[in-house]
Amino acid sequence: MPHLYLVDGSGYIFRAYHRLPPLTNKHGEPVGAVYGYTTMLWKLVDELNKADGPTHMAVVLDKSEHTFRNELYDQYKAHRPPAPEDLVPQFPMIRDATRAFSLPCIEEAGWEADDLIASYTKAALAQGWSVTIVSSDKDLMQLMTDPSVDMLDTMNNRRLGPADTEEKFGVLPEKLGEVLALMGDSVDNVPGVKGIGPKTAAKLIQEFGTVEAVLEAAPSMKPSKMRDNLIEHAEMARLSHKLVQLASDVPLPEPLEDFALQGIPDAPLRAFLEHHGFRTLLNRLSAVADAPVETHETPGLEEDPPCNHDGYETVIDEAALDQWIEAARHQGWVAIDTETTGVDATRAELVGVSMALQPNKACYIPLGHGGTDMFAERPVQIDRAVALAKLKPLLADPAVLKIGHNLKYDMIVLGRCGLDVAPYDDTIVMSFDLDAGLHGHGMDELAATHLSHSCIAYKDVVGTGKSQLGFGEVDLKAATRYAAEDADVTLRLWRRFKPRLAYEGSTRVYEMVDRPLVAVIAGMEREGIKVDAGVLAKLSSDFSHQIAALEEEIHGIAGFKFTIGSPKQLGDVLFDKMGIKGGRKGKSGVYSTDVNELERIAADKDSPGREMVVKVLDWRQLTKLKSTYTDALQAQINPATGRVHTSYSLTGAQTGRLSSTDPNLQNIPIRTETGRQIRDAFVAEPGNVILSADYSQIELRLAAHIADVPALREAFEQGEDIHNRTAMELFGEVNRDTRGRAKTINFAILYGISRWGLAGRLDVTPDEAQAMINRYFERFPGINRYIADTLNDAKARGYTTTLFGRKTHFPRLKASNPNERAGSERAAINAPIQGTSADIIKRAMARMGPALAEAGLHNVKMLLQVHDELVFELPEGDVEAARPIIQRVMATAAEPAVKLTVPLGVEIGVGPSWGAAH
DNA sequence: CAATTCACG
DNA sequence: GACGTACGTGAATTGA
Repeated sequence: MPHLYLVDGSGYIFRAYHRLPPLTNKHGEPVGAVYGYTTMLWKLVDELNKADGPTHMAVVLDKSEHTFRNELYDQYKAHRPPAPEDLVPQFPMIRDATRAFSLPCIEEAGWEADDLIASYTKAALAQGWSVTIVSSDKDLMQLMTDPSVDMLDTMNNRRLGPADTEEKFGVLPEKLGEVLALMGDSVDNVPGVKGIGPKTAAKLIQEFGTVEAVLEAAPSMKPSKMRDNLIEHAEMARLSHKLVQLASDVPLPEPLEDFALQGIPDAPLRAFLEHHGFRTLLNRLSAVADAPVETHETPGLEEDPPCNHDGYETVIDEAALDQWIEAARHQGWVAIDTETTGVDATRAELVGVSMALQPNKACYIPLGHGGTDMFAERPVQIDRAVALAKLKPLLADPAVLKIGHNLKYDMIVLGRCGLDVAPYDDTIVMSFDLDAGLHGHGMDELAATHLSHSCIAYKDVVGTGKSQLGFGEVDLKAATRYAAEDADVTLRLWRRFKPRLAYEGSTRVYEMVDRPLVAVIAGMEREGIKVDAGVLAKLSSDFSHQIAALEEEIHGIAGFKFTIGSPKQLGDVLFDKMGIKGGRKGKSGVYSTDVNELERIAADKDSPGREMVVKVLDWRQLTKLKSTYTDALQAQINPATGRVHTSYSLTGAQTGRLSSTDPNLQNIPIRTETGRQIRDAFVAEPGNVILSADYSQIELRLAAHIADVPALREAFEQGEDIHNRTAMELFGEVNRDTRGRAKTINFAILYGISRWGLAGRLDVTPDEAQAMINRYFERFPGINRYIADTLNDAKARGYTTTLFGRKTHFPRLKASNPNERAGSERAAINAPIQGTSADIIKRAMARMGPALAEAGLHNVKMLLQVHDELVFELPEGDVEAARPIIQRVMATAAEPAVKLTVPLGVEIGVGPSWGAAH
């Protein structure tokens, strides 16, 4: 029976455009999307040779913007920005590409490609054909109601069936339209029902069957926000239902029979590929002459073969390991990955190592499978100590580059086994330096984005829940497929990123700031910081008593018990039961009870709630300190080291800052006396002390330099108090009030000011706030110029840069939603300053170890980084020698790459604990 | 899992 | 004229 392939061309054009770099051909025409689209068609050619491959094929495109859906709903697809200007000229080229493959191209005014696909599918089924829809569009999944229809997602090399619909949306294709109608679609601006997303929509449809039935049942549901939304937005749901429905009776522009595949003639395809200089594809077309073709393609874009999981080798004898090691030495680079028993690198045990040398040339070396129980059945593997001894010189070989994805983790695990890793590249950091702000940097996401490959899911290897296995319990075949794939994918990513770094101007920040930091951070995490559990336990117990007493008093005032920790219940008590005025409800209908609100009540001498609110504020502080710090930190102490080992993310903050998790040691309390006591639990070993060094006002100093503000620069040069100086400039006199206001305004400037935001903070009217902003701009010329230039640049290029060339992308700067856009604008104003500060302290960190070592100070350990502060532990006797070195390294960290016009101030404190060092 | 709150720079 | 109103984070809790 004939098999019809219908290609959703329009869907692919956009996806290809967004995932490929902006390539141009030798004629200077943008061709990124065309290239992606062409390779997609190429992949389909492989299908021709399959037993149940296509006998008929056509590409379907959108023709016009206006369809019957716009008649139904004038907002349909209304939020779509116009196509990017370098994509527009590619639309006609995509038709050329289709013709080059001698494929029919179907488009019809007034109909979307989806409708044409639905109609052709119906017609083909009526004749008993089978149909494959080449797309990953969720709307088209509705068509898989017939067993003769399936989908092929060439971007991810996946075949999709009804089961995928069920997995993704909780219902079979028959009911998909109902679910889509309820959840809506922000991309097409299908409204759906407010507050209902895929999960809720699936649940409702599973229960009631149809949108209509759900809407009918709504009034009898138990009261909830969802019920209200269903009733309120019933019409929108009905409308959405019509919008997502595919029209399957469109008159067919060409008869099905005309789609019969005739083979693909060589000549037109060759001409097309030559015109654009798609050399890789041209080479594949014929093994004959490959005349050099000039292109501006990013180098390294050649398509890799798909991952062949069954081709990976499990290395279980020494001779094989020797061969891999020798091959890596000979080649000069190798991608590596470690498998372990857990996610915490400072506790997990090594289970195996994988290596990749070329795409599909990868292996897995099991080292700890079957556990350590000597009586248990263990699969055959190389003796762990022997294998590590063989790997050690390779990992330390200065002539062999080790490539990892989040190599910091592997460095810690391997370091605990006595193995150093150098030199190295890290693809997670490369991705961050190239694409911060555009997407995440996890391997699975990058593989999908850059390699059109979906990685084996870790969960599929080890299972989930109670039956989840440790990686060491996974059988070697499955372990090899998973582990070697990770190394393979890492290698493939590296081959793409390495040339991009240079091509896109990010080599500097990668080499001078981020890459050297990986090993430094690994060392800090492994070191950890000593925490005195006794101090924390004492605080926990003190807090418990105070919390219990406050609880009783608060319930006493209310006259009944309630959950103080529930903002909902607290709001009801304060604003409804006690009748306090001025409660503000947020969009979820709950009164806000945050600290601003409670302090407002506390400040009102006539409010009946003052007494309670003051106690609630105390209660809040104490419960926060207890649960987040004094209790949690005790549990985080590693029993093996007696220390707490945080994990820093190098890619967590868009601006280039680090972030800290498990536990977060960058938000240990300091602002209140009660909270500050927690810092006393961070202590030095006997004979040692804690030294804390922090940059003073680094962001304001950088703003003075970057925006070139003479008055601010002078103030810093003279060592003046910067907030006093600002107060003088703005208000003509310095007192506590004006200094406080000046400080607020200084920070507001760094964050991208709005008159309303400033008005709220200073408790003045927006007009008064605007007057202060105007005066600030007047007194500090340069600031408004900086803001305008930064925004112009960011809008034109899509990203901001720091003094060290770090890019942060802001795709939402072009959002049609004004709030979203304004938020991105403020972030873009802040990013160069916050990011430069991050660059500088990172450089200081990378230089700190060598500088101290040069002075013979080998026992000074850098333990923590808190954005503008570094915390060290060192022998008491080394303090006087270390102090000037730390001071100098931090103060000169920008040099020589960047010469600042303001000095960087560094303040140092020393004491037996972190608390005492401040 | 979302919303709220709050700890830090 | 409405919207929400300072940038960047991570963690705990409640409640659906």
